[in-house]
Amino acid sequence: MTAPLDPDMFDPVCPSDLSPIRFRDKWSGMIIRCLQGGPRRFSELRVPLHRVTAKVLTRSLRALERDGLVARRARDGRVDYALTDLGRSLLGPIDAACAWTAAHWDELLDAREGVR
Amino acid sequence: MTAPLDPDMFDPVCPSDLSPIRFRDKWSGMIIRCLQGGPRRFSELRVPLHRVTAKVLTRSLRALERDGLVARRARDGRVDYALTDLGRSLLGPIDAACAWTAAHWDELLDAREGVR
DNA sequence: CAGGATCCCCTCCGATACTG
DNA sequence: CAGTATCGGAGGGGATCCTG
Repeated sequence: MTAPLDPDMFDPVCPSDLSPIRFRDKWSGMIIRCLQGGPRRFSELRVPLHRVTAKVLTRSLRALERDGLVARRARDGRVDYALTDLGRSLLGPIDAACAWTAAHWDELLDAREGVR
Repeated sequence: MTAPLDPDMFDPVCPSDLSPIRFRDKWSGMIIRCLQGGPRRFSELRVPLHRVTAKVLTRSLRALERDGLVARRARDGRVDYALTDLGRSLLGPIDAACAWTAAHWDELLDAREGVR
C-alpha cells in the first residue's frame, strides 16, 4: 500500500505560469508526480490538487491516457490511475524542470514586474 | 558574425503537440534555439520558423522579453533579439526535452492512434 | 524591414449543477 | 465515488490585410 498523498505536497505557487517549462497542461506535471509512488484513485488525486475541478482533472487524465503516459484501470467497480513506463520516464525531466525553476525563481519574479 | 540560420534546422514535425514538454508556447523553444549562436533579427527568425506569422512571432517574442529570457534591442534603426543569461540557462532543459522526445517518439506515436 | 489590426477557431480553465 | 452537462471567459494560433 501507499501512504495518502500529502495535501500540501505542492507549493501554492506551484500551479503557476511563471515557469516557462510546461508538461502538457497546467496540472499534468503534478498529476504525474502524484502517481510516482503508486496508483491513485480519482478522489485521492483531488486532495493535493486543491483547486482543480472534476471536469478539468478528468480532461487532463484522459489526455494523459491518450498519450500513453497514464493508464486508467477499472476493476470490480474501483477505478485507479497508474503511470505507464512512458509516464514514469517523464519523472526525470519533471525533476529537472522543478530544479531549473527553483534555481531561477527570483529572476523570473524580477522579470515579471519587478516586485520584491 | 554569425552564419545565417539553416532554414531546415527544425524537423517539419518539430512544432508538434506530441511531446508533452513545452516551453512557454508553441514557438518559444525554437526561438531560443535560434538565438543560441548570437543575436538575430526579426526576419532572420522567420526563416527556420516557416509557418509562423508575424503576429504570432511578435507575441512570443514579447512574452519572452517580459519574462526576462530574451532582450529586444533597437539600435540606430536596427532591431535584434538576444538571449539573456536567464534565457541561455534554458538551453540545457531544452536539450533534455528534445532528447527525451526523440528517445520516446515511437511510443508517443503509438499511443496517439496506433498508426505505423 | 518589423511589425499592427482584424477576424475566426480551438483549447484550456473555472464555476455550477447534476448523475449512476 | 467518479465522473458528465452546461456555460462563460481567457488565451493561443493562424489567415489576411495594412502600415511607418
